Amino acid sequence: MHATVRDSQPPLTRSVEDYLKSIYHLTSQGGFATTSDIASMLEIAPPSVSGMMKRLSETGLIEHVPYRGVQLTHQGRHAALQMIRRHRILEVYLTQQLGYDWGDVHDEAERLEHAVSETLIDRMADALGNPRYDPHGAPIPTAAGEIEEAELVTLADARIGADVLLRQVGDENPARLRYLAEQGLTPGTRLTVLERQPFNGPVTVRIGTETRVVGQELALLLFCDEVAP
Amino acid sequence: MHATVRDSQPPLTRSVEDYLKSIYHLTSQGGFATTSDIASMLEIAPPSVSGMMKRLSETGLIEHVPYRGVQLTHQGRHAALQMIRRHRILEVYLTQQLGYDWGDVHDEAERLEHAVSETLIDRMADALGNPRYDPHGAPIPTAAGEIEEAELVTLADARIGADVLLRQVGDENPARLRYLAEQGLTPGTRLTVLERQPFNGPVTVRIGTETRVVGQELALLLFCDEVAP
DNA sequence: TCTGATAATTAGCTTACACTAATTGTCGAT
DNA sequence: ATCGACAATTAGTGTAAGCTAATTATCAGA
Repeated sequence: MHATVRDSQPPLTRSVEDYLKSIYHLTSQGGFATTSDIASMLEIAPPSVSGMMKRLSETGLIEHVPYRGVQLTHQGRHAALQMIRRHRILEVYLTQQLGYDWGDVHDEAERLEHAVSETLIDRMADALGNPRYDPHGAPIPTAAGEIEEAELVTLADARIGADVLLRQVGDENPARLRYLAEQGLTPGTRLTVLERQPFNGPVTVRIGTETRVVGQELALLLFCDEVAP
Repeated sequence: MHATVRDSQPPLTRSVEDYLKSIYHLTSQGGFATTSDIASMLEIAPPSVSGMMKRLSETGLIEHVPYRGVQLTHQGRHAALQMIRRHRILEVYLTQQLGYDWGDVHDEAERLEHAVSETLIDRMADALGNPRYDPHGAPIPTAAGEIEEAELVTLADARIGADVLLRQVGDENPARLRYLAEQGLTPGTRLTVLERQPFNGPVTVRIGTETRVVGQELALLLFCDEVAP
């Protein structure tokens, strides 16, 4: 980054910030984000996405290969990670400091992330002791734009007999999250994978002394890490 | 308010919220808000205001008398007070809970007020013990939309010899606010008006055992209440 | 009563960002 | 090698909200 990089380009609009976040999530496993994936994630029509892709690639935030999809540039990735940092710090703040349920923080953070200043986020992070994970276990990018990448396995794929640590819940549906919390299935919980029914059937796990049966749909949202027994 | 009032009208846009707030402030002493006053308060061109006035009066948020000005309807006033409530609670929250300087809260609150939910504001208000005044001494409307109206006098108009309580600072300029705080001129401060120089000259006041000279420009921003000696 | 200054409004554009309908590109299956 | 399905794009519209330039009201002072 030399002095030749012109800074003070116009601030990103709300829409642009949302597009960048979506593209980040869709490409986090590598590859391209397609027009229709972005459209359905943002709940808008595909032609709207095509139009925006044109603008974003002109601004240098994404690389667009027509009829293939898009990827973030360095600049775009950085902007996306800033938004994700804001979002996740807000989520932690709302749960820890304002008594929000972990199922209710997503929507609130989704609106606030576009309005908070960098200063406010830093102050919230400080007040929280610079947390590294959000309430759902997702890693929080640093102010510099670095994010932890963990190799996790969903409970639906975990090895039978393994002892696993539930690290992250990949969902934001309030009702499902509430149910999971009731079942004791929150990040940090240690469990043993007892058995799995065939044909995408439920997984039986032991949590402490109790036994629970977790359906496929939910099991796919529970990201785990195998640990020593 | 009967059942015939159709609720769930589309949520107000950011712009509309800003217009309503401006009109509220411009008409708080009664009378009409003129197109050019609104324009200069929002830093936009007068024709933009004319256009918006048309829309807002069609929506029933304001009463527009062409070439005269506008006033808020009940509905508009209620919406404006909600925004002011949000703004002021945010200001208190930022200073009390996140260590903001009273000069820096305005801009942050200005952006956040459009993004926070009613729930969040209520939780913040609870966490703060339902404060009645913001950091500048301005009254905070209740959730129901009631606001305290006080009869205050600026320090520039205060009676010579009077003991006054500094209630409210009508400014949002960070540098000026910082200066005022250094001078000990914050809401709640008690002072005695010693003398005033002619031709809009400075006012001399005693704060505790110290004496300060306050220029006309600042004196006009300091709203006071005469109290028993 | 008239008139000029000023304020307000109308007319006509622009940009951002959505939409639907029509068109074009890609790719797998025959 | 071609075709059809589906994805992507282009074309054309609409709405919110800003702008400048041109026009019209209002009102105070001569």
